[in-house]
Amino acid sequence: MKTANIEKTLHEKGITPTMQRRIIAQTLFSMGKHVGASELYSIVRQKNPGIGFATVYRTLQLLKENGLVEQRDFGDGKKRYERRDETHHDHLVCINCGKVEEFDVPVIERLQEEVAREKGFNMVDHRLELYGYCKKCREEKE
Amino acid sequence: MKTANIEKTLHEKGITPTMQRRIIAQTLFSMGKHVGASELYSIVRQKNPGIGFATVYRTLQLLKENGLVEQRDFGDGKKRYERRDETHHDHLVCINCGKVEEFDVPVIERLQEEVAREKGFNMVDHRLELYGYCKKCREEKE
DNA sequence: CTGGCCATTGATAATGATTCTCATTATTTA
DNA sequence: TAAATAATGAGAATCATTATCAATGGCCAG
Repeated sequence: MKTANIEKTLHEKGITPTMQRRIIAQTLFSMGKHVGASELYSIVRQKNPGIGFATVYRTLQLLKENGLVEQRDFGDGKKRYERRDETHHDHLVCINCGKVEEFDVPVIERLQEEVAREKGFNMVDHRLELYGYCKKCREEKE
Repeated sequence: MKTANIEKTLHEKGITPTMQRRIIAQTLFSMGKHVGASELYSIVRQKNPGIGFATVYRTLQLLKENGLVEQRDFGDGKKRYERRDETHHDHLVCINCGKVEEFDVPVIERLQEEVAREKGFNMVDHRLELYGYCKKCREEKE
């Protein structure tokens, strides 16, 4: 994402643009998917060593609240962040090497909606993760 | 679960039966689903104030490794435990009151298997959670 | 432009869940 | 029963995350 667009995106959401926020958002957006806070922090620090850990967390929170970032949790004790994308996707996680692949099955989504409705829930989010061994790890085990 | 059965279950798995483990396992099994470690600890303490927190965690780990207990994570920062049941189920979580309901949709399970196979994964576990507002919380909001 | 106010920041302390350490105690084994 | 081994309790340590608070910065009124 180009710098100008980040500026615009922040403005549209009414977020006061500061140097830190610009750097953090831009860095995250350039890092792809499933980025941990400490991982993001270490890259941000390379660009500006003065930025603190708290600011990274605060900014992630802010971007999340404003719908620019999604937070994920694969149950390994730390949250992951990624730019929110219009296209929804679920995850396939390799429990050996940690590789994460994405997938999307509209039929599953529809079935989920149906279950929620049956149970009287107003579903606002969901989470589907498949855990297993990827092809590469299976082959290397032999 | 009766005391005698717990004794037997531990023996079958080759777990050294100690007073602490008997109390912890029995308490957990009597508490139902989605029990947090500290919640379990506080009940265990009522039965035997001498038991330490570390032992609760160690025992949960042990029971999990031996397939007697399942660990869950709903992304709220703490792990939940429950007796492992032959029947699989997924979860519907109310993000307002925390209520957890269970459900099972075999079709979804099959579709998951299919996705994993397509991607070359050997799936060993999965996790599906729907988040939303339960009926009661929706009504109270008005 | 310029002082001042309020939002933001950085450093660090605090928190909460979980794990580790190690001396003590219980269990098993010979 | 005695020695060897495993388990325990108390509290320290860890790890990710959040809160605190004084210092700083951006931005509007004059």
